[in-house]
Amino acid sequence: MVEDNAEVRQAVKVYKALGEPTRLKIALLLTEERNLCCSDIGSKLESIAGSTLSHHLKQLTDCGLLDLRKEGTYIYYNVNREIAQKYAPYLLE
Amino acid sequence: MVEDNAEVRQAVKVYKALGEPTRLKIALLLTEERNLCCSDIGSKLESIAGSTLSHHLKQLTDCGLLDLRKEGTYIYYNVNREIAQKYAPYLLE
DNA sequence: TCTATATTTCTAGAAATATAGAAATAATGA
DNA sequence: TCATTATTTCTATATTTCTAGAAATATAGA
Repeated sequence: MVEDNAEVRQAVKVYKALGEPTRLKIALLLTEERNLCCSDIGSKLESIAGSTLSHHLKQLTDCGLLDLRKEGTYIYYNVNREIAQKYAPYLLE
Repeated sequence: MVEDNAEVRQAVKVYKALGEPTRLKIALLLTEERNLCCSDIGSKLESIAGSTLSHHLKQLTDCGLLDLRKEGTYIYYNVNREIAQKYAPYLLE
């Protein structure tokens, strides 16, 4: 039987986060270019409200797929390579 | 810029399929044991309606993650190793 | 302090999804 | 043919998710 442990729950969260076009694009963007902040990412997507972007970034960080680093007013995001490697190495290709 | 090509669209579908607890469990079940039919899978999950299970299996096959083989009244499911390897090798561990 | 910029939170509406019951379809065997 | 079993389709409902506007929070610099 398949266990319902913490790892499986994290896998669900990671895949749910990646199973939405905007979020998958954000993850792919961040594998191409590191240290993008919220507004950098917004400018690389087409017409997205800041609040919507914030909502997506939260899901990507909550599941562990993105790390963030605060610097002044800015928050820089990066892909957590370990989590990406474990669940979705496709991102890193 | 991240392209919105067929591959990315398939990735979204695969991850959306796996981003739901029941469907991830089904995928994991089928990496442990091959050639399960719909009712086998149903009996390994807790109390799920046939129609619900059918709905989940459809999403898993539509994205290419599961293959199916009809044999009489039964439909046997298997993980498509190539797709799993590409997008979510975690399943195969 | 005041202003500007970056980001989040709150709120709500619209759209998508999960779920299951009932009916329909398909295949098998008596 | 009839009954049985496996699976899907149809339908409806409940819940979740996506989206963005408005307000709030946080930081930096003048």
